[in-house]
Amino acid sequence: MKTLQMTSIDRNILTGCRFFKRLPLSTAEAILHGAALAEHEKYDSLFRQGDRIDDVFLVLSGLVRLYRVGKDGREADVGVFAKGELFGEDTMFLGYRATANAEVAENSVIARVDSRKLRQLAASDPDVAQAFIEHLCHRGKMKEDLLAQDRLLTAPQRVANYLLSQCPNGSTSFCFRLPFQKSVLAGKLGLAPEALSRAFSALRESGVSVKGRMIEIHDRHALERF
Amino acid sequence: MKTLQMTSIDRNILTGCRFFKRLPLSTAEAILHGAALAEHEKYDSLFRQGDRIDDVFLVLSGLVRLYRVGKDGREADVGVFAKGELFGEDTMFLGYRATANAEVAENSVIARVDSRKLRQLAASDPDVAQAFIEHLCHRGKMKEDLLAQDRLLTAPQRVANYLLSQCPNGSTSFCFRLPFQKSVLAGKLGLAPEALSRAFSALRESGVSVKGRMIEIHDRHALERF
DNA sequence: TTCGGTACATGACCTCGATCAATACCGCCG
DNA sequence: CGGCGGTATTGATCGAGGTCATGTACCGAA
Repeated sequence: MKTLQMTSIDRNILTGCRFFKRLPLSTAEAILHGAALAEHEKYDSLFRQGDRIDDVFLVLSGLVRLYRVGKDGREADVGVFAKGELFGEDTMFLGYRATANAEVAENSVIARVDSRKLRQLAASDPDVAQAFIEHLCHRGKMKEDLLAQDRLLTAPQRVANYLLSQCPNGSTSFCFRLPFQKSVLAGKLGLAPEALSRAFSALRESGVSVKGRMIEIHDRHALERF
Repeated sequence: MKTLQMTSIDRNILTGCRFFKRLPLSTAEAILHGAALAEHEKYDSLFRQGDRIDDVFLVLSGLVRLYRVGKDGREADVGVFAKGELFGEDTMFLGYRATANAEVAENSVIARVDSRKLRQLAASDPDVAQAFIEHLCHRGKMKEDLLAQDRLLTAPQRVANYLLSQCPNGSTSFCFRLPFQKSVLAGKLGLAPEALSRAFSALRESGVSVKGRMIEIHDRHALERF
């Protein structure tokens, strides 16, 4: 881990992301002022379940995995965060204790903002409060989606879903590159890596080709039917 | 469905529940003023996924089940709300569209508050905004718990967990009455009713007796080990 | 009391996905 | 080029839990 100076590029990434976009630029700057930047490498641990956390985290590049572990040692991802996303925000209203472990899933640059400061801002500036509320509602919906997906969908259906979520809407046939390792995708979808592999093979006959990280979808409607 | 007048008892239930408790009484009254009260019976539908919703819902008595349905028609619960709980609040920041179906799971009295009014209050009164944020964080944690439970725990473990969550802490042996039908509990835990039955039998040898809705736990430590 | 309906329990079966082990693939460095 | 380490695939096996069918206990109504 190495600390860095924040560049104007970093600022642009942050002020362009969903949470900040609805705030006046000056407010965003105020929040970001004093943020600490650090470089982390794969498998670094940012915090563990139960740790005291006094910061909110922002991903500038790379990927972070949030997960819990069962008594038997198995891990279950409860969130995966990429560039421009924010995590650790629940803890600032839950006694500043982490509800999960955070691990860097590929070399990343991560900013942290003092959560007390942010909380004070939310209390004094209605815009910030509003942005927070919308952010949390959005999060809530995503978690609901995840839960429903877990309870209703088979492995190939989850994968089909994910692929469709990456599809620029309108196009019936498209091609893209997975933004991370397949093992990470597997975790995100609540599957073992092997199950993900098999799901991809099952989708082959519905017009999905996989070569390394490159994915080609020939007929999005076939996927929707799945 | 039958509309009712709000009694002072109702007011007490509401102002005593978690969301309102951190607000000054006058603020709570302001929110509740103009709320519509109605009686619903089992299996009534309050709204369906995709419906436009202009209210936030409060359970005064009874039980409401929030669920999604898959293409195959199977249902998956994403939330179960009892007396004093609030639901439908995400939608007011998500284009006023419901993300799930709501069904009354046993005869209930339910209040609805105009969500625009509530939203305005949140924008103008920092206390309300704060209460909302805390509420949403709490919700977020609960959903995270659910997801992790789904991914890490077997059926008997989930049931053991639930029983422990009902246990007055400190006591090693206790007894209580299920607050709803077993089929509802099954849905809440993401299980088929049969699986819940089997889980209870499996727990019998760890000192859990079940007679109708009455549950007796003889040794909470045995459950924790499970 | 008997009837009928509803919740719940139990058994038999089968599907899905986890797990373990072996192999194939790919980038990397000598 | 060949060997190596991490990643992905494939096969075989197994167990958890869903589904369906049947049986039982319970409760209210007649």
